[in-house]
Amino acid sequence: MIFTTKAEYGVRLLIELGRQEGTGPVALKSIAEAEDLPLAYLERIVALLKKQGLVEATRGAHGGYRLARPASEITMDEAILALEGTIAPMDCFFDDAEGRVMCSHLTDKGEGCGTKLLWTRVQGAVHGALQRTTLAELVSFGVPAAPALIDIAPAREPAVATAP
Amino acid sequence: MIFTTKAEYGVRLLIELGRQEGTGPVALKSIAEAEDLPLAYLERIVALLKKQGLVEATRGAHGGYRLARPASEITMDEAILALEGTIAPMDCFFDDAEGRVMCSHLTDKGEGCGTKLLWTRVQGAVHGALQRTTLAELVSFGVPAAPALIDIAPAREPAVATAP
DNA sequence: GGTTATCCAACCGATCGGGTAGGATATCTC
DNA sequence: GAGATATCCTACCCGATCGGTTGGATAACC
Repeated sequence: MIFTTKAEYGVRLLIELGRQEGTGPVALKSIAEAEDLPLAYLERIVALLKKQGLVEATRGAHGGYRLARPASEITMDEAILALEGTIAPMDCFFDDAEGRVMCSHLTDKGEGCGTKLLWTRVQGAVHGALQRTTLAELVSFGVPAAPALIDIAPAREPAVATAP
Repeated sequence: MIFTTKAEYGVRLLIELGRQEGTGPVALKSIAEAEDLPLAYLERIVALLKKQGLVEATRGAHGGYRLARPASEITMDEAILALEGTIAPMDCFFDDAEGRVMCSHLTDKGEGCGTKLLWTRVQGAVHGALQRTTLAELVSFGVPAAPALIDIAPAREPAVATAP
């Protein structure tokens, strides 16, 4: 598994906030109930998003959380980074927050490890997929449709189940 | 971290076997020493590759392992699958070994989880990156160059650092 | 002042990653 | 046949992390 439930719950939370954009702050409790997630755990997760500046909080009665920016300006790249920390395919990787990457044991014996090429490609692919997906997209995706079989397509046609 | 050391060691092992393609079987011990990896652990890792049919073994003195197919016909897709098991971004995912994917709790309340779109894209990206990389590529990559800063580019130009 | 909410720290069980230990089996060489 | 050399195979171990829970402090509204 690539991501933990932190990412899953955190993104679900963001989607819920995005869905209620414009209305006042949304209490965690209501989200926890709506999505059937443990409240106490959600508290710790939303703290990660807040630290990263993706959501803002209002304390006290009638308080809650709201998106710090419009959903269309929040990329999953940022969200996952906040939730999971750096997304490196291997622990020897520092990511440059860009396509570029560094490997700690690169000069093991003068020769760079051949695996580096592989991990770099994978990381680039993941990074790209996350960067190309905005919260707004996910929010608008939360409609019935007839799923069970879905398609990737980041910028293609809606594409209803392509199953034969 | 996406992958564990199983993938790292396993791929390193495959690269080493690929490098010595044509010669007789290579003993694990020599690989363990060359790559500085724990032999006992490598044994368990190579067993995964053998079960998947990627390598073949010869037992007894002067025995060892060799690739079951030419390096150019082994994709990292298969290798990682053998080493890490299915590569799903989330535990609710069955992968179809294709772009298509199923989510176990898809009809939570009639609406598919919005996160599904995201995880599907990520999985597709990883899958694609792995599928596009062959062992032969990695083998031929194991040369000096002047790394520390490398680029993704599966089929683009060399592209030196594009930083402003 | 009570209720509602965000904050914050400590704790906890279970799983898993990353090994090790020890031996059984097969094959080559002498 | 006796070693030596390898692959095989099972069982154990330990530390870290995941996925929470408990309990409370603080802040804002009524």
